[in-house]
Amino acid sequence: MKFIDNGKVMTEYFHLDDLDRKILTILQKDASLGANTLAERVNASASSCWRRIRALEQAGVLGPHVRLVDPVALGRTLDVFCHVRMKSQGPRARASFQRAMEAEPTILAAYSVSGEWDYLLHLIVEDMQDYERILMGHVLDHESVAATSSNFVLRRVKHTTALPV
Amino acid sequence: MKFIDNGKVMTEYFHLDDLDRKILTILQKDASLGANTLAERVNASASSCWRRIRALEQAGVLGPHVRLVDPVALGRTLDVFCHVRMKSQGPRARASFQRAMEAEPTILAAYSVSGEWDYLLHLIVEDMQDYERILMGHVLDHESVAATSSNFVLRRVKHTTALPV
DNA sequence: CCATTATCGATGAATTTCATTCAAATTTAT
DNA sequence: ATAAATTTGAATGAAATTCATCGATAATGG
Repeated sequence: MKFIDNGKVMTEYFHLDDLDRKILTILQKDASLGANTLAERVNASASSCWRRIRALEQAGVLGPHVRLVDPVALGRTLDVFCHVRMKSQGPRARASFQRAMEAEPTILAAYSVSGEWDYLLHLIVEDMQDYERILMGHVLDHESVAATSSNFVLRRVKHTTALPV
Repeated sequence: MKFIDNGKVMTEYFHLDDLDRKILTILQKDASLGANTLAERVNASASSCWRRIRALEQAGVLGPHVRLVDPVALGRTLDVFCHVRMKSQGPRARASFQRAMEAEPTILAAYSVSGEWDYLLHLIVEDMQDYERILMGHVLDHESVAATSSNFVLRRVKHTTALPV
């Protein structure tokens, strides 16, 4: 939703009321609840909940339905953040690097960041040997990468997919 | 699943076969599919899929059902990584700091990390003013925090909750 | 090799969920 | 304050989900 005011593009975000917030708070933690259970938790009728959910989906606020997998149960016990500095920052180098990030499934997230490094990567790998393989084979090997610096997660203090609403 | 071998605790992870992997791959991206749709996508019967899902849940591999919310649709457009160094690393200081992280909902993740900083925080906030408020009020204000360094996300190159299986 | 065990796909019944309708209540605008 | 517009919640039927059961099939091991 956008409108122009004084030559500046203003963006008007979806207006959430109390019920929307309650619904989003719950669904971000547990989306297995049906409209009925949800309804009694938020003190509203099932049909109201259902309508709100649909409106939030159509507005693009409420996104995909996913299931989270426990990495530890699969033996992926090493959580790493890897800072990357590029040799060059031209559009071709960036695009090629970003494609390489996209292609490696152990790289869960990749951000272009401000500061002394160009990218920050988040990986969850099996062990150090696995990490070495990926770092050497998919990151350091890339033609535009100048240097990296890895920080290993000692403990996950907090980890949530739920945004404040 | 654990057993002892030569005095060392060995952990045996849940064995995933091809069907399990296909199911996990799909459900990590789209958990709204019913057992029937899922079944035809993985070339198995609905009852097989259903049984596999239940086994994966009981083994703790397949975790919660969540819905993702789009931060941009809510006006939360600033993504920040914040490195934190502590004055002291005693158990009381750590516990108190970790409780403070837990309590602030814009802090989506907090990791204790190796390297020159003690913690790495990931926040999604509305704007710089919002970030300043949280950084000053909830991080720098904490008695055990010595220093912080913030890196702002210029672009989310990749961002997924799906682990490789 | 054959016996044992585990897994498969199909079926079906009890239960839930989904998506709509409609009258009542609430909000908004004039 | 009143009329118009929107939102609400109970009810409803169709569709989907959950879960047990039953032969058939495939894998395992001695």
